[in-house]
Amino acid sequence: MSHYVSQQSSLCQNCAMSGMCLDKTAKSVSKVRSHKIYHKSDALFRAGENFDAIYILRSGSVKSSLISDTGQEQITGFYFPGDLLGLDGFEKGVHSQTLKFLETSSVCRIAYNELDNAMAKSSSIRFKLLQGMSEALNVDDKFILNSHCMNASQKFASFLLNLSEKFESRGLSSHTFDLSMSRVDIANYLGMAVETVSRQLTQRQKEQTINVNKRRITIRDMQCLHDCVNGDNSLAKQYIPKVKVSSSHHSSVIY
Amino acid sequence: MSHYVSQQSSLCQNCAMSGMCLDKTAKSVSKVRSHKIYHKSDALFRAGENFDAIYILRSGSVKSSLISDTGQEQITGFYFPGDLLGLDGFEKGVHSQTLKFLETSSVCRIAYNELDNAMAKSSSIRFKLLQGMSEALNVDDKFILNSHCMNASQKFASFLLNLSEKFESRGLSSHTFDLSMSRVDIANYLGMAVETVSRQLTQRQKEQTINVNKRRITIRDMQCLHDCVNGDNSLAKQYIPKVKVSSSHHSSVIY
DNA sequence: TCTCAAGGCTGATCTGCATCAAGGTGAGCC
DNA sequence: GGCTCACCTTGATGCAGATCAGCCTTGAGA
Repeated sequence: MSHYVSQQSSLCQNCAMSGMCLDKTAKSVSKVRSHKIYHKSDALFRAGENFDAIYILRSGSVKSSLISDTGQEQITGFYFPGDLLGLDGFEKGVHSQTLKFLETSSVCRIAYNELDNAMAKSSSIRFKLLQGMSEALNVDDKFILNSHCMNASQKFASFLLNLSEKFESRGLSSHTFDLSMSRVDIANYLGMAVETVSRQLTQRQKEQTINVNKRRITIRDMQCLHDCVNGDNSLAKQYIPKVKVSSSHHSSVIY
Repeated sequence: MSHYVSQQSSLCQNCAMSGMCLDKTAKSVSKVRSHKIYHKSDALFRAGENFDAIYILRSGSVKSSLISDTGQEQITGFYFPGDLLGLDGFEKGVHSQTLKFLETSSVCRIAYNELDNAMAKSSSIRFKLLQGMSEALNVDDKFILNSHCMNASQKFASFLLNLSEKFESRGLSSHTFDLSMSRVDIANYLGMAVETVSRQLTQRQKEQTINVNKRRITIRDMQCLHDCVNGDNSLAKQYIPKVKVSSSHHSSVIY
């Protein structure tokens, strides 16, 4: 049984799962759950550990990674406040990913049985969870798309724009932000060499598209980044097989 | 309101969502839902269409794809009987993917409100759905891992082994099977050129690892494929940064 | 029987980026 | 101060696989 601390933080306001913390019977009193603080390079959980809860990131940032048979680490995502963590565990009751914090962060834990009870009662909680998982799925698929269709410049520009959007949606500056992950992490995530990431940073800075100071990025020409993603700006031209419009559509025979 | 046809097919036996079709009050009578047949290159749904149901593939095979801004198609997955389809739609209430059949296939449709009702009542249905989505997520992440760590030979061998496992788990031969997708589809999915796929097929056949006859594949040396995935067999050597074992672990301060 | 398009195979060439090598910077610590 | 280590940058070189070009096979339809 978990104990609730009767103090609600402003960080809870935008939480997708806030419905779980609000006590609907006592209208003014809200149940608030305990929060845990982690520090840089701590693990929230590791691959192979039992799954018994999902988490919501309240502040800070995390990376998720898989380890290949050969011992290589592959970062599969970066997460920011409001994001759901631990969704990989439902499949086997065991985590397949390892989650490591990139900086001092705070998370909110929701035990599975607690979640299941809430789902039984509330259609909106059911939907929120499915929506969260669906979003994670779509992010992954989009990433695969980019991974296969883009060259290094495009991937890197796309990465910066994604970060920019994430910060903006969280009420932070879309133009100036600090990278909480290292160049090595970025390279790993994007599937390229560190040297390539480094060269991208230098190149984009020379063009005045961005400004780089250690881990602080300032975007000076947002449009240029968008153009770069679309390949307008880069040297890269690719063979682009246009998608054929198939005539058959929603054919059907019921039996 | 949907009408149920009082005929249950053997295809329903292994369905993850069979709990939805069994009427638990009347123990011997089972509710069976309508099934729809589609043909090769029909679309189950297209990106942009409203989401109002998920589907279970009963027979045949499907590919899911995204279209990039530049009109490029990226195949994000192949699906086989028993797989859940349409999970991408929860996020925005609109499908982000397009699903096209690779051959004559049959699907079972579960409307969202019907699913939601079932989830309200049954913990096992809730779990099955979360499990299905979690699996999809893990498959994607594993794919990203492979995509970034493997060379063409490894990816292709891995692709064959994945298919082999899928067929085996469905009671079919793990050694001999027909590819329902074209070489172009395989190449697109794996993020390589068609020519590379073609060369892989030829090369693996020359080595006697597999036998190729049009779209019929016979695996003659399963172990060799596994070795290939692990890089033993391929020429490719890569820089492998071993994962550091961090000393800090599950640190915690509650506040 | 001929035509044509879709799908597939193979050899030659080119290039984006990984890899290798080496040097720079700054924080923490003795 | 000076040492070490983690992290980052830059230049030179090589190669896996994309791209290009051309040909073969198959099957549908006239």
